[in-house]
Amino acid sequence: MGEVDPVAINTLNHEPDIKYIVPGLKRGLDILKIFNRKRVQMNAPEIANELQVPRSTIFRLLQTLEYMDLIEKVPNTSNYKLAAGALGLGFEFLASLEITDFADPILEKLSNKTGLSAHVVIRDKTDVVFIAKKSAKLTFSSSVNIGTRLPAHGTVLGRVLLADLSKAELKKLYPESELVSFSKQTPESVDKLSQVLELDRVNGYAISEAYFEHGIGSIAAAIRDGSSKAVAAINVTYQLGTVEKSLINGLLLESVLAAAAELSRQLNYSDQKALRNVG
Amino acid sequence: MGEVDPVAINTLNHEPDIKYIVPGLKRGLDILKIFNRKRVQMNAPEIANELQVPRSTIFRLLQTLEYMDLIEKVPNTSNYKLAAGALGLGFEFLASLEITDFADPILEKLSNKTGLSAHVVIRDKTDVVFIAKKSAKLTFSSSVNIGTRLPAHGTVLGRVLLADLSKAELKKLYPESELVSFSKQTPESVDKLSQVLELDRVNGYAISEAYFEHGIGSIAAAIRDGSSKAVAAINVTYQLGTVEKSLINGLLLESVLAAAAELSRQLNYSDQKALRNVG
DNA sequence: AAATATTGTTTAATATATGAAACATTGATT
DNA sequence: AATCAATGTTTCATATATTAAACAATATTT
Repeated sequence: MGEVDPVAINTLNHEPDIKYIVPGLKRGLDILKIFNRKRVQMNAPEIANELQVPRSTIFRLLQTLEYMDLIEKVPNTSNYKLAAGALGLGFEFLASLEITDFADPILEKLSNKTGLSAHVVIRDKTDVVFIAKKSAKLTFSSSVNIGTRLPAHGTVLGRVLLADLSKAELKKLYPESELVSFSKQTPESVDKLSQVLELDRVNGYAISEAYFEHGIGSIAAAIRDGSSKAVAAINVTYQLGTVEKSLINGLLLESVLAAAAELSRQLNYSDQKALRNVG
Repeated sequence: MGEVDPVAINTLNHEPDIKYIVPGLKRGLDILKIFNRKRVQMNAPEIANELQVPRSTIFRLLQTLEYMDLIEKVPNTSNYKLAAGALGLGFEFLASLEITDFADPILEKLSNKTGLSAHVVIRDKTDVVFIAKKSAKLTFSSSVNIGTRLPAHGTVLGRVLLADLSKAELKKLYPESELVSFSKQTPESVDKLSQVLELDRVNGYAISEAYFEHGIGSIAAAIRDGSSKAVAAINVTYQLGTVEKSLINGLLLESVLAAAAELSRQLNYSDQKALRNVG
């Protein structure tokens, strides 16, 4: 029974074939991952039930996680919640990204110029992950937190990043030809996605009138590093119907492109290199 | 500017006696924790050597961590670095804190009003941990990142939080009567600390001319929740010698106190409750 | 280019982490 | 208050994770 079947464990991952998973580690990390915005605290039996792991084992894993300052008891309850130690990991990752040194002031400028919420994402496999944001001052500010993941193929932020991949890389990333749909505009297949990306690549940006969330528009452009690789993407979001089309294709798009260009420049991107690669 | 070395700072854990630690989990987490700003990437033998764990074990732990999207190979090297999955944990923790919903706009207002960098921290045992910040626009902006830890007893941010503890709680938190010193102003013993905290408690704020980093001044106040407990602290920092003393004790202090009061109000703190508790 | 050192990966014996079961403690219900 | 149910914790036999050792595949040096 204790035998590990890495394939069956997590169907969303496309890792290279894993030979051996350390059960104690995997289970401990699984515990950490079941805590989220919606389920801030849980007790041991609930966790044991959810993960289908014996109570006595959960007990020891919880002790270990508590010892490592990753979870802590909620006072006066039998519940556990994430502890401050969990912060460390995430922020060391952020700190390891060169772009985080430059993103905040540029996002602020972009948000001020457009009056909209602005975001920077990176791609992690088939997801985009928010790594920096500036909420708009007045309007409904965007609800995404840093660390939030969205499916890359369903967002313009993801598309400008996926557009940087070759068709072969794309097929490898999406072994199933079917894609999950989130709106009428979501490409339903990898082939369809590939066509859309072709256009995004030519444009150098992508604009969506549906985005991942209904009623939200998004204008996105890729950020490139010194090797001309698209390493991140930047966007602004707005409520559909509240912004003139001429503004979208005018000032807003220009502002996003300018911000992307400025961030790219800070990462030592230069047009020359890009042209040389293309030509 | 003197950068903070979070690794060297936090040496002390005061966990309850732990009966049993799951080795696979502890070691896997140890691997994650050796990645930081200074050491962004490492290879397997280096990790094995650092943690004094056999190569074959490290090999499997690394495989597991990679499978869980917490680390990834650095392209064209044998090194590993933190992966985007690490972000999730930290931000779910942040999202679980009620205060993060309100901190950003208040920090922005405080920073704009004072022209200084502003920060919010929580306390985790004997450390303060930065959970939100707004860097000043013009001056040398502060180098602390979210997730950074500083020893509570050596900062005014920490002191306004420690001031909320009873003497018994303080002694329990610092079983050794000696305290690590970071500047001439650092209290060298728990008794000395206790005296300083008494004053901080009466004042309702704390001002430092040495702070943790040399040459940096700091004005801090506690943020309280509906139960009048000091759950966080807010401050502004400035370079010593660049700000008039009258300004520090005037506008700057007022602004910090106002920001702390506003945040406390958002957490349902009311003066009545506080007075009732005291009297 | 050959030799050597370092790193990556697998094997197999054995030390040990696991989990069913028992027991202890706490909380809920009558 | 007494009983029952749920949760917290420990024990111990055994399934399995660990690691020394061997081997394979790369780097590095000569």
